[in-house]
Amino acid sequence: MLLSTKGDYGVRAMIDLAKHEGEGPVQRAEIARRRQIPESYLDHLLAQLRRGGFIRSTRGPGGGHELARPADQICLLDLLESLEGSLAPLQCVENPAGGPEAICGQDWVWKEIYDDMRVRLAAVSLADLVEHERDHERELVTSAHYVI
Amino acid sequence: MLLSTKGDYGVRAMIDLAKHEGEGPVQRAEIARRRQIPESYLDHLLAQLRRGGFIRSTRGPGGGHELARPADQICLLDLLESLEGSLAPLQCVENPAGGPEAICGQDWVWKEIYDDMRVRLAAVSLADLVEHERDHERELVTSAHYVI
DNA sequence: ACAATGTTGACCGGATTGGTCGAGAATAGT
DNA sequence: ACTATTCTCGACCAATCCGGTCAACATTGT
Ligand code: FES
Ligand code: FES
Repeated sequence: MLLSTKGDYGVRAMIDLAKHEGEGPVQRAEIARRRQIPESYLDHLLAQLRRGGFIRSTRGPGGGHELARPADQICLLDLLESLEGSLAPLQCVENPAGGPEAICGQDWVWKEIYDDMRVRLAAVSLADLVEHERDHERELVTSAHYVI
Repeated sequence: MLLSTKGDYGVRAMIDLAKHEGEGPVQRAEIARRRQIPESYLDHLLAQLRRGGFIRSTRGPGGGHELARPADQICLLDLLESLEGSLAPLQCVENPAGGPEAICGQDWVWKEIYDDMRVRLAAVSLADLVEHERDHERELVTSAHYVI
């Protein structure tokens, strides 16, 4: 399992914020309910996202959280690396692993996979994810409509 | 970190065995020394590889471990999945995650990445890894030879 | 018989995961 | 000034996983 719930929950929360972009701050409780995340755990994720510069938060009545940048300027790669730390499948893919390289010769395979993965993740923005989700919802609705 | 040391060590050990294919059984102690794996830990990995049908082991003096199939018929995917369990980057990429899908819409991205990864891993055999290692060694030797 | 070697399972300390809880700080409304 | 609302921060916790050790035992060659 490359991603922990941190990454998964974090992205869920961001998608939720992106979906309500421009409607003012969204509250922790709302996000937690809609995306099925324990509210007190969500705290930590929001804190991390805030430190990462992805969201802005405002306190007091009517407060909440909102995207710090437009959804199409936030890519999945930045988001996940901020939440999870490095996504490298192995240690040595990032640290060139000083010692003699003859010990374990599989690094090149993983380097290729890793590079490809990062390119793909960098190409997906939060806006794309929202789009996909909306498509999926529409699909569900229409298929339900025409059944029978 | 998608792979733990189990996968890394396990592949190291297999490469070592592949490199000495046809020379009779290779001992635990030798593998451990050459590939820098704690000997008593290596035990567990060899047991797992044996259960997975990748190696045969013989006891007694002159005993040791050897490949159960030719090195070009063992692919990295089988090996790693046997050692590490599923390599899925997220839970829901394998279990279709019964519930309402609107909760977290990033699965399609990871599904793509995962499929691609598995194809790549399936295309690499143990023999390829040995080849790569030999190339690398030759390269080191010649570059050292022509320096200064 | 004995030495070499593999086989198995119990055990262990430390790190990480996935949270909970509570005290406090900022802000809007009255 | 007071209160209700909401975020903020850090302490704490239980469970699991990771990497590894160790001791007891089984098998085989000489
Ligand atoms: S040490 Fe880098 S792949 Fe094994
Ligand atoms: S639950 Fe599947 S990607 Fe989040």
